[in-house]
Amino acid sequence: MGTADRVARAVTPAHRNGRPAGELRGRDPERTRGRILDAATREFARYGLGGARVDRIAASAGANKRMLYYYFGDKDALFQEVLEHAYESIRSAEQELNLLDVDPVGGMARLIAFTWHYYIAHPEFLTLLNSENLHRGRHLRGSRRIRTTNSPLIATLDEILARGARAGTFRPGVDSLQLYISIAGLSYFYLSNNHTLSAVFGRELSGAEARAERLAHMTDVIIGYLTNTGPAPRPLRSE
Amino acid sequence: MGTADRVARAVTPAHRNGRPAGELRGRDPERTRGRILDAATREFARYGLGGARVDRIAASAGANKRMLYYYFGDKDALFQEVLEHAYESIRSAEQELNLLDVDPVGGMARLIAFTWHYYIAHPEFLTLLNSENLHRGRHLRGSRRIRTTNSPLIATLDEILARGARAGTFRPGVDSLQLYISIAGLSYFYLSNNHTLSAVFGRELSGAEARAERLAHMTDVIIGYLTNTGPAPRPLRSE
DNA sequence: CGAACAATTAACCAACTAGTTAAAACCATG
DNA sequence: CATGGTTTTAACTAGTTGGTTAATTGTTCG
Repeated sequence: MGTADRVARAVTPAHRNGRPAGELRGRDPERTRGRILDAATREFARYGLGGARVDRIAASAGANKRMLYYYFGDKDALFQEVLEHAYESIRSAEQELNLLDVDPVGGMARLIAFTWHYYIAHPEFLTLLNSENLHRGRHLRGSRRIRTTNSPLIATLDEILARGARAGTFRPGVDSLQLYISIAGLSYFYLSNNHTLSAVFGRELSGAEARAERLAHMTDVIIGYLTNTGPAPRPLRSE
Repeated sequence: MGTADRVARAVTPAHRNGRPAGELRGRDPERTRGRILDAATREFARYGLGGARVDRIAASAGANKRMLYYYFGDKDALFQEVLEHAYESIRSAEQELNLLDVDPVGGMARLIAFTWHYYIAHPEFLTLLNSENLHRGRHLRGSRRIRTTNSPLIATLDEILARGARAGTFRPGVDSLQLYISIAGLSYFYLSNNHTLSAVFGRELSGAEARAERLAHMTDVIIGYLTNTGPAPRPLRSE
């Protein structure tokens, strides 16, 4: 494979002006590039980075394989762009949550439900992250696009926690990043490991009813934890 | 690849009696098989099913590649055995937890800590499960060894929850499987997605201190949820 | 129009991959 | 020590893989 050039050539042709809207005959580099990125997303999500095949991506995109290298450099660089794009999508969706418009409990419930439904609507996000972690974050570490997309969600979460604590409904001293990881993990694990879980425990987990139950449970866990303002039942943090 | 024969030949040679303990020169089918299984576990855990290379497994096991096919059939069957073995290992470790020897809160904390430390000590378990889920549980579904290994942990968890509810320390009506998935998910997501999380949020998550923090947080979440016996703060299960 | 450049194509390739063949080495037993 | 099954080896193969070459087609603009 090799890290290779990673040229990518910053293609955003200046001639995007005078193109007739309906007329999509002939060449259209932007569309070609987009179709390859979409096809690559599907392929990487389904087979992982190691199992993905560039020939299949090209065929699925309806493009010549050479175009993949022309626009993206190599397989790894293509995967990196797919990843970056996936992150930008979820960040963009998070923007529209407006969690501070409602009370702390409501905001928290909304965040949980959003995370849950986003993962369901974008299963590729889960498997792409799994692939990237299998490769030890190699592609993300070399990406500046990711660092700049740094989630403002943590700051919002901080504010919700502060408001809730001030009002006395939430316990104080909660680490917002830990909480975010917990909220994400509750959804992520259930959905990402759906197959092994239902195989091992012999219970249907992907039906609408099971999913509604799961969302209710996760919400109970997080809200129940946050609103438990009494003293810890016992400090056995040993073991 | 193909599902192929899956012969495997049930090898447990009858001549394991008169072998001199120190003398391990020459042939030893049981050891060869074991070394291949170990090497395969490492390889699959590191590269995933798609990225794993049978030549590398054979080399790492110090065995001829042919032996891999001789003992296991093909790559998929080998992966299946690796998976089954991984499950049996964790089930076996769970057996020794004796969660019913302590009070409900202590038992719950012990389960959380066990899960956490087991995942840390056996990172291959996480990545193997990820691989299997990427392949939609294909290997587990065709395994009878897994179904018979069905975890008695859920039953134990049920008992702990019942005791806690009876004593008034735990809230009633908690689904033990949901809770187990939550406990596992809180650890799993943090550890499995360690690389992407720390890349995105720019925070060290794999150091000893960070890990201690995480365990404390997860314990707080679960115990805090269970011991919150008051009424739900608001029934906004809509959205 | 026609030169310069961008986008696209078909054919190609060397390395690699899972899996196989067939023979050889080993080992317990009679 | 011969026999017959088990374990191991080296060499091989057919198909696949990521990536490349070099020529061609379309597009822009002077």
